[in-house]
Amino acid sequence: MSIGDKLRPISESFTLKDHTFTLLRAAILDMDIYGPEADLRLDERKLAESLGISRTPIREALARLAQENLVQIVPRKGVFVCRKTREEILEMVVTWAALESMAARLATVHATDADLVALRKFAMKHSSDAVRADIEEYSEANIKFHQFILKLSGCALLGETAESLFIHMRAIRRRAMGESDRAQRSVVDHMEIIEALVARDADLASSRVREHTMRLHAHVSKTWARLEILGAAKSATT
Amino acid sequence: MSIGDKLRPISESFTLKDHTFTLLRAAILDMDIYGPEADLRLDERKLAESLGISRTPIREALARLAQENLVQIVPRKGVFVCRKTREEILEMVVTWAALESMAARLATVHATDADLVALRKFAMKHSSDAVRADIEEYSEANIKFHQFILKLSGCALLGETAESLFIHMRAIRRRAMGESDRAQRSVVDHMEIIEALVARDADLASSRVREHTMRLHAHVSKTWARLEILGAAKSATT
DNA sequence: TTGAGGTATGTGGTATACCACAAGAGAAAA
DNA sequence: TTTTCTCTTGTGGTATACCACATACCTCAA
Repeated sequence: MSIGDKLRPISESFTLKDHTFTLLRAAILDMDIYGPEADLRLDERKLAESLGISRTPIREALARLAQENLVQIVPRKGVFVCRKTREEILEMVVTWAALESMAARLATVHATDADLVALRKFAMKHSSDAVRADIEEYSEANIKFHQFILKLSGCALLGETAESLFIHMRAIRRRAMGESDRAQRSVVDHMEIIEALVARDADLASSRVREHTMRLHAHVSKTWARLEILGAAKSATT
Repeated sequence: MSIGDKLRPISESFTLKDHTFTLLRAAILDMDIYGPEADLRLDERKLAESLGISRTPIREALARLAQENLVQIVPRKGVFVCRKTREEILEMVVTWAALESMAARLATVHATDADLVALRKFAMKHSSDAVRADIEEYSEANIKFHQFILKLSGCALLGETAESLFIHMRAIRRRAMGESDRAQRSVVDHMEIIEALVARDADLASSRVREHTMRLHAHVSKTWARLEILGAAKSATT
């Protein structure tokens, strides 16, 4: 065996720009940007120093993040992580509902029986998390369930578009989601969605997904104000 | 009146980067990227020279365009305008259908009677274009009609997301759309959609929009192959 | 004390120089 | 003639230097 067989190509076309983009994106999503203490400012030079690279690849990564609406670049002022307003969150949920209900419709045509068995199995496995009020765990499984449906649609773009919404939602989720009664209801909803898919009833599957997601919409709509007041109160005491 | 009243703020926070982004984007969309002769290569240095600026703002603009999937940056190779495959186009149409059918649903709730009167008026005005087989004109009005519905949803994100799809579709439209019989059918569809909106029937409006858009899907699905063969034949003769 | 104006500093914006890699042209060897 | 190798050239990638502007602080006069 020659040495060549042992050598895999170096991650071809690796660029600092792309790597930085991925890194910053993950870092931003990991931030608690809705905390009143959150430092939303990003300093190009500090980032450059931390990563041990020059500003150039960082600036290109930031340009891409800005295009994704994750940060806002204000000339001569600074780069800031974008907070989402309640209205923007609500619109994201609506758009998500639009995408996923179409995905469910398509899934009734494209998904194989085996796919649906797998989906049911997955949902069953995690339903106990909801009962145990293991919110963090269930919340993750919940997202996976929805991604599963998007995948079963056979339309990758639906999933990708929804993914760019999920990304923003994850930060919210930590603050807004996860109350035990909602989780219980969610489990029931999921089962009903699966039933509709198995029955290959496009209209039913589509509307059940939509209504399920719109319940989240109603929930956020009700509770967001409370969360904001909470945030304001917290920052007032510091 | 003081001098201050006469002075408007200078185009605040103008940057070459943003301007270049807008310029390049418009230029790319204006290209006939599906022509067999199309030059898909973008040269940073040539662009810089043409615009009389340095490569830096151009590179940041390109980074944003890449994020929008309008161009692909291949390290050490070049920057290339992205052609869309048939499958990608079809997925865009599906996603568009998802967004607009949700928009129609919301419009049955949010649109005022005056809005719907305006929509009908608009559709009526341009229906004659279809009859006259004035395809170019009608095609533009057609897009406006759909944007109108997205706007009536009251959810800006639905419109924005759809817009990023429309952008890619415009280039396609020049090659794939516009046959008189389709235009005729389109006019009828539009009127039926308006009826459903006026009746405030969410399910009906939603499904009519979806089916209307999916007819485009079927049409592209059928005719795209012909267009590709056409393109290949053309390039073979040159 | 207070306000206006100047100044120091820090930010992102831009230009430029140089690098590594890819690709093709050309020369040299088979 | 064919093949291989080298070298030239051109690409995007990166680092760096410098710029204009925004801001906060400081000074000094009223």
